[in-house]
Amino acid sequence: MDVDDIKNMDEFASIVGISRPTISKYFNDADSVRPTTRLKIEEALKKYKYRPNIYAINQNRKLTKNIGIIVPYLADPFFAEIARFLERRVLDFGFMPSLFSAHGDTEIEKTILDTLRSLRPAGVLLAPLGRASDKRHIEEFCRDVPTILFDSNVEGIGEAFIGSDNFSFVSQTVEYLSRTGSTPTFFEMSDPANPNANKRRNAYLAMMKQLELEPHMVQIEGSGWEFEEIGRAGALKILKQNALPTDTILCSNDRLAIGLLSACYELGIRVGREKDSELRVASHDDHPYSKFTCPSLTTAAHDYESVASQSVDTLFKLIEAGGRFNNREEKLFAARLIMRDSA
Amino acid sequence: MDVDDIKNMDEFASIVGISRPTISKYFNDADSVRPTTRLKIEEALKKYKYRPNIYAINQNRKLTKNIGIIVPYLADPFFAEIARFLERRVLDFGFMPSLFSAHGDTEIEKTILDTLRSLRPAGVLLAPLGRASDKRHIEEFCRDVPTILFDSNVEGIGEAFIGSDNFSFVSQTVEYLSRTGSTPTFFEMSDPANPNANKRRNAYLAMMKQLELEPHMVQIEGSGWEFEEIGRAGALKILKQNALPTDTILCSNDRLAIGLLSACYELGIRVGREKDSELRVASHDDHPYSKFTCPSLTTAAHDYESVASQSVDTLFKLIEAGGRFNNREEKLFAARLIMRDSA
DNA sequence: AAAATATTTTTACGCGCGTAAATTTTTTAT
DNA sequence: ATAAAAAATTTACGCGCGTAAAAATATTTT
Repeated sequence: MDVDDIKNMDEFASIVGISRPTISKYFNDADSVRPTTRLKIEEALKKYKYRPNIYAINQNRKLTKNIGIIVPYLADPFFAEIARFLERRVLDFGFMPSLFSAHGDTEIEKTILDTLRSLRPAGVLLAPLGRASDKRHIEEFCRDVPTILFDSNVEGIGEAFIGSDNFSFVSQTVEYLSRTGSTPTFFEMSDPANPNANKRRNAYLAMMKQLELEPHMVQIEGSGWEFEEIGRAGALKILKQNALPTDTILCSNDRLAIGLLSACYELGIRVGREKDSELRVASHDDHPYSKFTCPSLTTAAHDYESVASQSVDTLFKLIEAGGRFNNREEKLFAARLIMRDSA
Repeated sequence: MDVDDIKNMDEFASIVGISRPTISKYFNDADSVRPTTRLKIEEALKKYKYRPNIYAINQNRKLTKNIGIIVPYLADPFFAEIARFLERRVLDFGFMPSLFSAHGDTEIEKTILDTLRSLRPAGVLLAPLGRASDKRHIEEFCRDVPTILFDSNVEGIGEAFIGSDNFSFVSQTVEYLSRTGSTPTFFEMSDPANPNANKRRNAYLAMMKQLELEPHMVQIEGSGWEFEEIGRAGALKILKQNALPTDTILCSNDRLAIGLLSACYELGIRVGREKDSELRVASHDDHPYSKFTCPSLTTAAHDYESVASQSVDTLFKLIEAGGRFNNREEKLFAARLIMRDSA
């Protein structure tokens, strides 16, 4: 008899010599059957390699074992990294992660939500596009599917939000920069799509006030998700017209900083904390590439591991609670200052 | 009556006033029903938002409308970028892409294949890990599922391979570098996991022979997928001991080059094609970040769009052909030299 | 208008598994 | 050993849809 020719659970059951309902029980929870039965099943499993049909399983379950993960832009290594942690943790819980990227596009984000809804996932981890998101659409989705927001918050939407404490990020960089040199000028996009950007701006202003320093902002043009290019173009413009108020720049995020540093290099501006440097640059995120910029980038690091773990753990708590929390939780993780050569 | 309360196709059919088999036909191919019927269905669809249950659909189809996409390492923006193109094109065909990353891990790659098999996809686009792949496992998978390999080839496995022509990449960079300056030294990992790396090494040697130049190789230690870090560490070591045979470096890939350039910067080595430069650096891939290195990286670019389109088109040709080609096709795309400041 | 063709309807079965209820068997406690 | 509890089995139904065959209806052609 062919070892891989088992069509369904009935056949497998009769081969093992155990009833189908018991086999079914085993696949739903291996510990719910007697150890001896479990052993028999697992022995047969090694021999015959039978797996239940996913589609038939999910048709008869109100809740599947799928967990949706949606990020706004997967080509950003920051999100690729977060997604990696999330996937692993979801698998640890015995669930099946499905990863989607909105590719920075509102319509794609909506399509993903619709697709995901029809997948009837047990829960969803959503990092929304931010301002570009269709809030009503997301809200409606959240009514049907237990959803945790992460990375970027949309007030009141989703049962919880797990992210980074932007004030912690900015306060540390501002404090460090102002203590060790001239006042930092905040460098950002004039019209950022991401809510974290706004929070960082506010944090900068608040922190400067607290330190009794005069805030300076440089706001550059640009839209979309090609932050490096935007940062580079904006920096070239500003630097060429010598419009920098101070000789210390604090970028809203690392991707802008990567672009800015490439502009500095091109213009021959020496960046760093050496005596002969003309400019200091720091930033936020600890982007996977920030270690390899020239010079390497001083930045405030996310706690990737904690954000990911907490997100997944909270989601499963939510699922166990039946999909609703009494209060919308918000958990923010502090940043860790990473001192490198740029400031 | 509640607008979103349609449980199944039967209910929807009776609401529209059309029989269920016709509705079913419509969802399988909207053009297979009379235009007037189609209109009626689509009007009702707008009003009631009914969608067929995916699991029930797929249970009764030998072939689903899923297309699996597997990349070896999604945190590498090169793969994120390719995946983006692939996803879009799969959607254009009316199929549902499912993206997976092996995260550089053999076991994960195997697990993904097993998972994918049980998803009964219409086809799979696979960029294997390379040497770390379990070839037997992949081969077995390919027997059951129509699979196209892309980016990195495994001889004889999969019904076709779509990738880049490594000789085209290396010949262009070598020709350019040797014509405009000193002989290029090839910089690579001593024991690369990716088959493209080996092909590039051979292409370098072949090309040097053709040009009647003496080849020079620098092979650095390291394993895994953190190429930037490996490139950086290797470069620091080589540069510190002044072990470079020539003052022109050709990196096997951009990620190594990113690491190497950061090492050069740290050591104060001026890279570029200016008169006062000490070193020229070029590479291959046109990695999304190669535009932002310091200096910007001269490299040979993949035709992302073509590789992606061709991969997906070939897959659907394969699916239509019933999952088997008579001859294993191999299609390679030429590179485009991107001249930037590093060489 | 009649015939030929295309489309839809009716009827009916099957897919593979979840799951509930009642019964039987096995294990654990007394 | 007997009673009580736990686990497994038997039986049976349902999930939502694909799909085949035959009959009915609509559309196009002559």
